[in-house]
Amino acid sequence: MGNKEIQEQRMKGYFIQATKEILKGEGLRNISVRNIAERAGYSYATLYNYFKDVRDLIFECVVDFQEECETFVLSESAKNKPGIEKIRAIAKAYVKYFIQYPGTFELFFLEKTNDVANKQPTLKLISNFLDRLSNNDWEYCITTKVMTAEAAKVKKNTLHFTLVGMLLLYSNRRQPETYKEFSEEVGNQINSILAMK
Amino acid sequence: MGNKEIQEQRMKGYFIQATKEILKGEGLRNISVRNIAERAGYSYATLYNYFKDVRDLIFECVVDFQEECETFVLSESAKNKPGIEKIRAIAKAYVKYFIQYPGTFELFFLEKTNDVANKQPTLKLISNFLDRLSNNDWEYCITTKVMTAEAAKVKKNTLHFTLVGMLLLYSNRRQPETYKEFSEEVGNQINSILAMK
DNA sequence: TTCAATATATTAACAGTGTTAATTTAATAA
DNA sequence: TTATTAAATTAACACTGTTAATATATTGAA
Repeated sequence: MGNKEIQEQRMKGYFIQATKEILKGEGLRNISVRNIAERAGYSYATLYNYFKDVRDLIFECVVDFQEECETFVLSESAKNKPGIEKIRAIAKAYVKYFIQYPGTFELFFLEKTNDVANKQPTLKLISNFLDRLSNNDWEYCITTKVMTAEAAKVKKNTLHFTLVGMLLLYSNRRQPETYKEFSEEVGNQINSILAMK
Repeated sequence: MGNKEIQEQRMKGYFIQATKEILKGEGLRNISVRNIAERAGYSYATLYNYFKDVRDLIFECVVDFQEECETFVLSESAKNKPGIEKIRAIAKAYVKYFIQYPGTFELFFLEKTNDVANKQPTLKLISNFLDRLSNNDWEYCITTKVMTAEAAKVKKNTLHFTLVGMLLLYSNRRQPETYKEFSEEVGNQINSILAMK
């Protein structure tokens, strides 16, 4: 990587860092090109020398947040037994991360993409994220005959869709009204999905 | 209702009608105060004589769309036997409606609310909508001993969260990529949730 | 009917948004 | 040191939602 590439990556990094800070703090609503640039220490137009548009920049944060989330999930589920128990812990930690940083949930699931074709790899990354986190333990369940491969496949999807649906309804529609209720319902849903015949 | 109230309701109706048309057509992205007002045949500032802000106006469309959706769901599930079979048909029609009019999905689940307190009744309306549509048949399942009241409660929620999650991932994240795949997965999920022990 | 008071609708303006073109500043090569 | 290229900045455009000031109807009283 030549000097030019190094410098370019550094510049991109400044903007990405600023964007991440705003997303974690104020969230997606209060983000703006001028906002990001000010925090990065550059003029707003400079941003366009390094990113096609602001959505491009915003979506480049996905990878970083996924790494952070993965670290969190791994540490939260480390002491759990492989299989069902670990899947349960992973699912809970997954939800916990997005609740802790609502801006990341908005980024992962709510932020609109102008040209979906260009962002397809990132969208796939998002969709497969929970799979990636829990795949080992689903495989474990299959090999230990706790469930069939078919059952695992369906349950894995049900779990994913349910968690995303709950997160959406809670963070965007205040349903249920309190975090306590939400947290309990998350537990109930995880349990009953994993207990599915 | 005096003349003044009648006239005021008529004016509100013009703006609501225009908003509904845009939501159904171009969707939430391309909606704007000037856009709505032009279609309603008034200046953009006139809108503020009848609505606190544009979000207020937009959320007033929820009730109308729910009625439309309810009519659609009832007709699509009319010839199904009460209980499990009807719940299945209701769930499929519910999804079908939001797929047919993506703008309504955005309105129901994605549109942000500035002051959540003021919109709480509408948010409740949205969250309880599928419940309202299917409650009779869940009750039927309980009285005919197909499942316990406890099981029904959990399944009802699982179904709701799963459908909302799938709709979100498909319409906002193109996951899965084709409608065919999506539609099949919806069927699979409904079946396996209803078959849960 | 005519005039004043009120209600309603419109235009102008403000502060914000993303983005691009023109311009200035900095870095590089001769 | 100067000419050329690269990078960063300012100015501008076309939007957005919202409010204040203005113009236009509508109403009530003389």
